[in-house]
Amino acid sequence: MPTPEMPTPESTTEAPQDFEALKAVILERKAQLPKRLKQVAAYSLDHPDEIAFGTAASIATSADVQPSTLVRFAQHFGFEGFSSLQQIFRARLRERTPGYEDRLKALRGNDHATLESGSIFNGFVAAAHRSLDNVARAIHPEAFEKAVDILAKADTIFLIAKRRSYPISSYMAYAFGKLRVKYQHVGTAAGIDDDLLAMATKQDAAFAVSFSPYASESAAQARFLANRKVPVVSLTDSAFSPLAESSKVWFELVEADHAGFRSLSASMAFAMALTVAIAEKRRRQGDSGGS
Amino acid sequence: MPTPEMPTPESTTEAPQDFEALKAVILERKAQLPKRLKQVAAYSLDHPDEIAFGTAASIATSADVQPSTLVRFAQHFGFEGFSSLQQIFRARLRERTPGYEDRLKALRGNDHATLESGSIFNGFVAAAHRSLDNVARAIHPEAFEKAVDILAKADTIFLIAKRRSYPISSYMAYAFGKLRVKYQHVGTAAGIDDDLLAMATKQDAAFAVSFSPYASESAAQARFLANRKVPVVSLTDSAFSPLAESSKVWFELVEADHAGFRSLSASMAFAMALTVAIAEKRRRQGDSGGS
DNA sequence: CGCGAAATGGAACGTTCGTTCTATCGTGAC
DNA sequence: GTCACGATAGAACGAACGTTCCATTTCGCG
Repeated sequence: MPTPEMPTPESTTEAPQDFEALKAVILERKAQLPKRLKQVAAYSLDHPDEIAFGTAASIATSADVQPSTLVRFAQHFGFEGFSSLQQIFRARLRERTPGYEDRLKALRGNDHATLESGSIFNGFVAAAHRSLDNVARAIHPEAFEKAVDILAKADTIFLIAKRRSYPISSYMAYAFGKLRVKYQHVGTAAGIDDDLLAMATKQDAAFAVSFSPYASESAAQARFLANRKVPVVSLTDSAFSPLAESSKVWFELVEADHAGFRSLSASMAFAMALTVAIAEKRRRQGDSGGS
Repeated sequence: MPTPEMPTPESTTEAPQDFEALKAVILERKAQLPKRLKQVAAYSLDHPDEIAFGTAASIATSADVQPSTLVRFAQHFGFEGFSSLQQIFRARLRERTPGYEDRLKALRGNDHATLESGSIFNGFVAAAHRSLDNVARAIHPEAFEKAVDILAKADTIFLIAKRRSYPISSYMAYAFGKLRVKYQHVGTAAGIDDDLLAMATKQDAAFAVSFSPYASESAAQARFLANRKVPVVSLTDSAFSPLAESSKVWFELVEADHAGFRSLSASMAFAMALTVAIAEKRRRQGDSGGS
């Protein structure tokens, strides 16, 4: 009889999958742990960063135990070895976003969780939340102030965006229209763009948006304006964006994605804030700059 | 006095000691970097977490370079090897986003004085969060399923949106293009819209978006299609929307606002989910609906 | 077109890693 | 006292690591 070498039916992993769960289990069983394992338990909760970055050998030295003890500790809690336990500690550092946990739990609890297309729906909502959580960190208030300054001073604001970025500029175009801020939307009808840009002067300014993979047209148009001393403000997702070098001020904003489709929420929120801040500054200066 | 231009006799190692300094140096010298090193430079700033946790081999694979290139990159910036550069990225994760909390508090403290546009910015991010928190409640999974059904079956999907809703449909147009879903964007150039709509048949379907104050054109176009037995799915913000009566399925979605400017994040997340769900359903049915 | 320098890819190297294995230790039962 | 058994320390091992080295390619310049 070919018996599978599996003495215990529970040898299938019941290991905690996130740090909070792991912490709970450790605290719960801490009292009944052998001496050395208790020592590791205390160390792991007191120095989680060390566990995340260190090697088994270095951690063992710090915690004053043998490396093999770390392995036994990990296996004691259902992990295959020390390395897989370490992943929990690393994941904790990656996704440290306050409030995010609660939102995700709320999402899991809703009706959409059951249906298949519902998980797509929840996925995009979660991605949007993540994007927004990051955006405040990514945007420096001083830079934002400066961008508002530049664009509020401009006579006409040129909006440059293609493809995936186009919805952002088209929102700004709509809002600028309502707010009576003079603008030119570049990239709507092909052919006349160059003529439009040729009319730009130092008194104007431009706002360009482009995310990887960058539309070469947008980069070229931004460069064209920069060469003509038209100040350019840009929104992109990497310091290596071709837009950056043409810009007086630029913002680096990485959207979270679901299934490879990047959110637009953070960019949109940014665009709205910029638009309104510009209009507000103009209103206060009593200079509408409009038609 | 440290002279900026140094012919690089490599006298003393002047490696940056923290992430911000490193980032600054990389950005400063990125233009003069060889191809592969520039590639690493971009990757390192775009995926700092990967650098922190990964191994030289795994990072090299992700960044599509050789491990040795990573070492050369590190040495190029004054580090002894890749490992010591990696320490910088790890230290960055250890420090809990220093300064950010303070900056936020400072912003909240100074409501009107110094950084007024900062509060505008925070306001829009908060509004977007609120919108997203509501959207899962507002959208019924069954209705979503049905909408996906209708639109996935369609030969051509007509996208109807004006003004404030236009960014939403223009994102969908972009995504449909990428996903090879046949669509017609209604409302781009005035005049030919009616001719476009006249070509719609029962085999097609439409997705209309309109929020209060409703664009009368959008409502009229939706009605026109409904009369011709073209199924219409719509996204709006009230049960009394003129779109509702023309629609087979409609969604009521109220965006939160800041200073009277409504967010678009919930609508965008909805649009993305709908778009991807449609494409996913088509893919599974092996029916692309035309190229 | 040809030359020299710089950059690159990839194999090879010595090191260090996490894990396993086993002899020894400590402890409670009888 | 000694037997049984889990816990422990530490050596041993294969795998994977970061680094180095060198042949080849690419680039800039006369």
